[in-house]
Amino acid sequence: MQASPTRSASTASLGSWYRENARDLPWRRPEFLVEFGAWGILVSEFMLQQTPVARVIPHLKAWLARWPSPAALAQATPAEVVHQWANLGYPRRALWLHRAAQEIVARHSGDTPRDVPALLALPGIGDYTARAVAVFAFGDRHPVVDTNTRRVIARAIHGRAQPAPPSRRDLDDMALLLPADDAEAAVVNAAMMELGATLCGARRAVCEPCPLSTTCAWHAAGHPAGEDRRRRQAAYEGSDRQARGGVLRALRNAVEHQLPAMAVIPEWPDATQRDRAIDSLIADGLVEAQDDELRLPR
DNA sequence: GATGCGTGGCA
DNA sequence: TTGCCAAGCAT
Repeated sequence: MQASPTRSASTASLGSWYRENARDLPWRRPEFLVEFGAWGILVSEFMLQQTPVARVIPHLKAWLARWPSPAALAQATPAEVVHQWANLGYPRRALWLHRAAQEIVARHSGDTPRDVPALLALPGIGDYTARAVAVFAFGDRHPVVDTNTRRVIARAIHGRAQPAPPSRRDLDDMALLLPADDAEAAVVNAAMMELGATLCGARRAVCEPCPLSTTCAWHAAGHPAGEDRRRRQAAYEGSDRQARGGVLRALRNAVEHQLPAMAVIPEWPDATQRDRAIDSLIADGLVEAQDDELRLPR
């Protein structure tokens, strides 16, 4: 399917809206790319995977101050990396980022790759992150689809309140919205994400200032609730994830206070669950067992 | 395609 | 308070 006049009009208004309304975020500033290059974008995208923007910003600055290049991070130990990750959540991302840095050094001469297949081959990088780096760091033309983009497409294009579960077809939907020019396509990618993050929210949509409101299928239909096929998040209280988080928090705390790990492992109501959490952390490489003692991995 | 995987703010 | 939500990825 080729570009329709209606769609062209929509994306054109998106670009001007973005240039006037985009938030001033660190990784969008020209000096950020000058100082840290594509590596800075890659690190920001790792941290932004499922972690809110406001929590990422201070951690990103500290991380890049300590490890401003893939070569610098590649020389760190897993323990340093997991500790620096702190409370960002999903700490396996820290290990993946560390391994990605080592592979960039080993296989790409320390330069963050530009090609999507090369990016996809790095640990912790999937369809979203690979294209986000290629587009926002290198200016190439690819569809970038995250949870915000999916929601905006579901509403503006398909007239549904909520997107269907993530699918590779989402990339095709987004590709159809991209203008031919590389730089403009990057702006449209960013604008769709920005719309979902600001006006077109999961809980609430503010349509009056939206550049897509005049062509939005969901708006035209009167905001029907529709079917919600989103995956429900499992309860966190009392979960294995909470137990893993408690153990890892204790190990980070042990490092900071130079205490033996077992002295700071919190009492856990369910010892079986605590041991299962420790075993799974060891299996993930996030924790190391040595002489009946636990520690962050060397 | 469905699950497991952290953490904290907000309604 | 409880549940929802957040620039996803690997298996």
